[in-house]
Amino acid sequence: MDNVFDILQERGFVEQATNMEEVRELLGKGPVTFYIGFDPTADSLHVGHFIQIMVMMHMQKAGHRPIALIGGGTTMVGDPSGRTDMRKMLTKEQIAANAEKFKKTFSRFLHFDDKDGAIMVNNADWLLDLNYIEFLRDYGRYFSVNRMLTAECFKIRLEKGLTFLEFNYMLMQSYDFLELYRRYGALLEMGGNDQWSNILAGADLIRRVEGAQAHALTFKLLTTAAGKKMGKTESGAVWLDPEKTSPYDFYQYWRNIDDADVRNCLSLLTFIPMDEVRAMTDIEHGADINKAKETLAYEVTKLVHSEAEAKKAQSAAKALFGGGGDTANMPTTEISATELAQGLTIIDLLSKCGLIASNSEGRRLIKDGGIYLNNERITSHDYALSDSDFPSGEALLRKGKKVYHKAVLK
RNA sequence: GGAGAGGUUCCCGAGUGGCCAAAGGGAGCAGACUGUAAAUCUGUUGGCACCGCCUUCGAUGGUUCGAAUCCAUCCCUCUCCA
Repeated sequence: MDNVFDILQERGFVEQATNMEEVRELLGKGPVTFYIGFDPTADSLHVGHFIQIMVMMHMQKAGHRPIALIGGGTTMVGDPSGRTDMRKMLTKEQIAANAEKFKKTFSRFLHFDDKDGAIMVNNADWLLDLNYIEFLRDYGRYFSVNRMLTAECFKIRLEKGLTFLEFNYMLMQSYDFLELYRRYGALLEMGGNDQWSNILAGADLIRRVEGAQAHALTFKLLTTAAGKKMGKTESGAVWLDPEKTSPYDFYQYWRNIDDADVRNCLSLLTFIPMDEVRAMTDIEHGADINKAKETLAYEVTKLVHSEAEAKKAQSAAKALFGGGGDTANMPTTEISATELAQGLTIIDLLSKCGLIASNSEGRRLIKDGGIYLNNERITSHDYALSDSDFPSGEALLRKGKKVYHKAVLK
C-alpha cells in the first residue's frame, strides 16, 4: 500500500508540515491517530470543510484513525485567524445545536462503528469546565506573548484590533491537541493552512508538557486559480446540508466552475485516480474539459449527497441545458387555478416562484430580455398569464440562461 | 479617562445646504459572443400603483422654504496618550 502522505501530496492537498520527511515516515510506519477540528459556527458544514473531510477519508482508507473534533468549546471563544473583525458571539444553545448537525454530517463520511474506527469528540467536554487560574498556571506559562504576537494569524488583527477573548483561542486549540494526545495518543493535527499557527502551538505545548514529539500538517485552502476562496456564491456559502444548498444547486456550482479550476477540484474533491484526472483535464491534448466538469459535478454530488441525488441533479441539468424533456427534478411552485383565473401577471408569477426580489427587479429583467416563459422571451411586464401558458398543467420559467423554475397548475 | 479621526446605498469609497436615490470602482444581474467556462463588449443595480410618489447616508431630536451635508445628545469603530 502506498504511503497516504504521497497520495495527499500528489493530489495537491499538502501545504506545510512541521517536517515533511518525519510526517511521511510516521504515516508510513503504521496506524496513526490524528485529528482535525471543526468549529460549529454555522448550522451546516460547507465545501471548505469538505476538503478536510476528504483528507480524513483518505487517511481512514489508509488505515489511520481520524478524530473529528467538534469545537463546541472553542466556538465559545471564536477563532480570530484570517478575520478582520471579531466573530459574532453565539449562544451556548446555538453552538450545541450546530454541533449536533455537524455530528450527523460526519457520520456520512467516516466509519465510527468498529473499535478502530473514527472517533468524534466535542471539546466542550473539557474546555467548558476549565478553572481559569489553574489553567493559567498549568498551561498559560508555556505560552510566550511575544511569540504569539508574531504569529501570522494575529497579524491583521494587530492592526484592526484583537480582543483578549480571541487572543486566547490559540491556547484553547493547543490544549485540545494535548488533551487528545493524552486521551487517544493523537500525534498529528491537521487542518487548513489558516490553522498553521494554532496547530503549531499545540504541537509545541505537547513537547513542553509531555516531552513528546507531535506533528502538524496543513492543507491548501480551496481556492480558484485566481486565488479567491471557492465555495462562495452570491447567496452565500455552498453548504453540505441539502436543506441549505439543494443537490441541484450543489451540482450546478461544480458544473459551472472555471476551466482552470477543474483539475484542482477533481484532485481534492473526488477519489478519481490521478492518471485519469490528468487525462481528463489535459486540454492541450484534446481533453474535453466540459465533460470533465460534468464528471466533477456528478462525483462531488455523489460523495456529498448520494448517487441517487447526483443522478437526479445530472438528469435535471441535462434536460434543461440539452433540451430534453425531464423536468421532474426542477424547483417547483404550485399555482392554484383560482389565482390564475383572478389574473396573474408574469411579474406576479416570478415573484411567487421566488425568482425576483422585487417587482422592480422583474420589470428590469423583462426589459433586459432575461425572462422566458416556455422558452419564449417575455417582452412586456404586463403579460397576463392564461391557461394556454400551462400546456399539460405546467409552465417553464427561465431567468437568464441558467435559472429554471417550474410552475404547476393545481 | 484624555486627545484626534471616522461611521454613506451589497463591499470599497466620493460627496460638506438645493442640480443627490447620491460620482467612481468592485461585486451582482441581464443581453451579445461561447462550451451551463474564461476573457471581452453593452445595459442594469432602493422601493412602489415607475413620465410621479415613497423610504435611505450610525441613532434620536433640532435649525432651515429645503439636510447625507449645519447644531445638540447618544451609540459604535480606529489611532495616539494614560
